[in-house]
Amino acid sequence: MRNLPRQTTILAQGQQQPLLKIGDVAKLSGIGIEALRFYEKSGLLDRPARALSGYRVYGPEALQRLAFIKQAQALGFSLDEIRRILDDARSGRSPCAEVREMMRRRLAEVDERIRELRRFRKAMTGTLAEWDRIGHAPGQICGLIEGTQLEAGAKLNRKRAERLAPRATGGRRGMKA
Amino acid sequence: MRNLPRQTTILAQGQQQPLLKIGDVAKLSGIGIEALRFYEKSGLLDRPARALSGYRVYGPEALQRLAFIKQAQALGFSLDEIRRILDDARSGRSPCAEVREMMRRRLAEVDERIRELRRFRKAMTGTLAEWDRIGHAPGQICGLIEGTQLEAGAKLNRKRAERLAPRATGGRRGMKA
DNA sequence: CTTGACCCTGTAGTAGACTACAGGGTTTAC
DNA sequence: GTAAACCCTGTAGTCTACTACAGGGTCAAG
Repeated sequence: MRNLPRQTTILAQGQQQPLLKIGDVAKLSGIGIEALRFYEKSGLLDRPARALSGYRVYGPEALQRLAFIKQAQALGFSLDEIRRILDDARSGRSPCAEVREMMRRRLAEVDERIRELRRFRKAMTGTLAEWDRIGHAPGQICGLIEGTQLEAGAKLNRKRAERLAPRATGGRRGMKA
Repeated sequence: MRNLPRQTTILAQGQQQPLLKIGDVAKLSGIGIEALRFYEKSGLLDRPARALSGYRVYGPEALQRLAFIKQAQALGFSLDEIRRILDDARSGRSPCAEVREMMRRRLAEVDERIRELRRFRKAMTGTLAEWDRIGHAPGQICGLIEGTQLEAGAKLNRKRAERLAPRATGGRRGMKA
């Protein structure tokens, strides 16, 4: 990836672990400094040791933790769920059973979501075909929309979709993955 | 539906249109008073006439407009897109071509989203099966998650999912549709 | 005439996962 | 020795589509 930084003034000397500053962790994990601090505040990341300067000093286990978080996120877990899993693990309980259960629920939700999108898709293609037939209808605003009759169940159900398509969150400024 | 209210102090008399107060519009359209004011602020609804009391006074065209908005929403358009459509219509241009184009894009997105969810589903079922095989692996936090290798493309793509699964928005207090 | 239903404006809060910025201090490379 | 690059805290903003509330005024019925 990139050579690790020279150590700076350290809190506890003697160990030979690679000690990382937040920017290093960001680069190595691909997560972004602000997000790391945010994770810490949210209880996803243990609060790290501090150098004399006040700088956060991370050991390699932080990278492991972050990998866990990213993996779990990719599996569809929310940060909140991940925090619960980590809390469980921290307090000795094995979260595995619960995780498995979450996963099953998540799967059912994905199935439902796919079904929903298929219904919606059908309504859309139907609508497009109809539009091609009627051409330019004499509606007030847009005859296309006004003249279209939705079949039952065509609406997207916005209530249950949350988890399965999280919002995009702006900033796409570089951040090597 | 329901008998319309007696008129109150009116701004312009003489017409025989049914003049509605915001609560009436809410009941008739099923949209909710606060949402109506929000639509007005957002430029989706023309700002209505006012009674001497300062109350909003709507004509029946407001209901038509709201029906349009609901219909367009059900077709998957965002309020922002709807506003653009309405602006087009207001300035004389027929938005139909553009609407048709939006619809096609939307359809392509839905297709992509379905594909994505199918991939994700596959990764999940694979993961669950794997978990059943390995039982309780000796991972640090949760062997299930840590030991799981995602296949390429298993991740949910959050960037493009926006439109297709808008967030739920709290309040589910009654509001007859 | 009072009570309660309705309406007004304006601001803040919601969810989720962050990002951005202000206003500082620290470290490092030249 | 100094400037750039990094780090700190804390707060606010992003996005969508609203909802909730405070602190008022207005109106209809009894």
